[in-house]
Amino acid sequence: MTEKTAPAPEAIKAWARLMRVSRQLMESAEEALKADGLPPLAWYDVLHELAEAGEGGLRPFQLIERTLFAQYNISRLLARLEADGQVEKLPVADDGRGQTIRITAKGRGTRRDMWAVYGRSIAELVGAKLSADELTMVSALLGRLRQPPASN
Amino acid sequence: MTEKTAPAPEAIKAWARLMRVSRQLMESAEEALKADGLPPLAWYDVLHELAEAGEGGLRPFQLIERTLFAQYNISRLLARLEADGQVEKLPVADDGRGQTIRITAKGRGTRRDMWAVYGRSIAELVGAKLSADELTMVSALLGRLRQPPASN
DNA sequence: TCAAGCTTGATGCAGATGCATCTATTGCCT
DNA sequence: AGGCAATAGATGCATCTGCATCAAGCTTGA
Repeated sequence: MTEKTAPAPEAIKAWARLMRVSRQLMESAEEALKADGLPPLAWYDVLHELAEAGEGGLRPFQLIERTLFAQYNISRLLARLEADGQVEKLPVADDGRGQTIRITAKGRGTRRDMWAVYGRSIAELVGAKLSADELTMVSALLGRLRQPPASN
Repeated sequence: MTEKTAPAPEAIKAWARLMRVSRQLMESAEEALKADGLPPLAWYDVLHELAEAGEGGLRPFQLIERTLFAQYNISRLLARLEADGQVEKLPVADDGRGQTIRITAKGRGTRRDMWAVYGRSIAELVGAKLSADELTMVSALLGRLRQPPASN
């Protein structure tokens, strides 16, 4: 709670745990997907947003806002997803620069398959280790660490 | 706390927060280093371990245990660090395969410079946002999510 | 109305990562 | 000893990321 420039020991410890645990868990989840021959987590993030967006789809810049991928990253990720038939790019009527990305039926299927594995990972790695109250507490505390915008 | 395969909503939320916040914070810290013309965080992790190890240095496989870098990752990272004079590789007497990595004076300097910026990031990004008690709580809760080994 | 500047999205290039595999050495087991 | 497996570390190759920059389309203001 101080404003000194040197971090308190508790802050250092919390930081270290945060970085280490998040990386570990991410890797575990990624590994589980790979073991089932499924695409990487990044695909899930995008397919999830697009599935929620529905038939209207989303513009790439909206995906950038919702996920925290960089612009060039989304650009190429979408190219890969399109090449694989998971999404389709539609021209947008009132803006000749833009495009609307819509998830395809195949994309919805992929998303569902991934969730079966990803969701299980979350249940095992987090859900099984802390109680509901503790999980809520974690969310609340981490929520206070978010950078400016955000809502998720 | 259940063992069903579908994760509880609290678990999903906590997972999402964890992934998002950790990435954001990591990026902020990384950005701060870059803005000061300093090397990436990965360098800090290794230099930190080596600095703690002292004159005796560490074997690459020990670094792999302490950090969570992959073997090939450490191998190339050390090559870069050595090329930049931050560490030196010494042959090891009783094992012809191995080598001992020791931090150089320059490496210690780099580590110190990086800490000035990195430590400030930690103070600002977490130290200033939660109380000492809350930070301790975060560490404790995250600690329960660690995968098998670990101690940090 | 048209030039200057902003926004949207793509891309060339350098560097980093992931994967599989390779070499060298050591340790073990018979 | 002699061979076989395990360990330590490096590396070729494909992919991915990060950075800078680009082209195309839009918007604004004089």
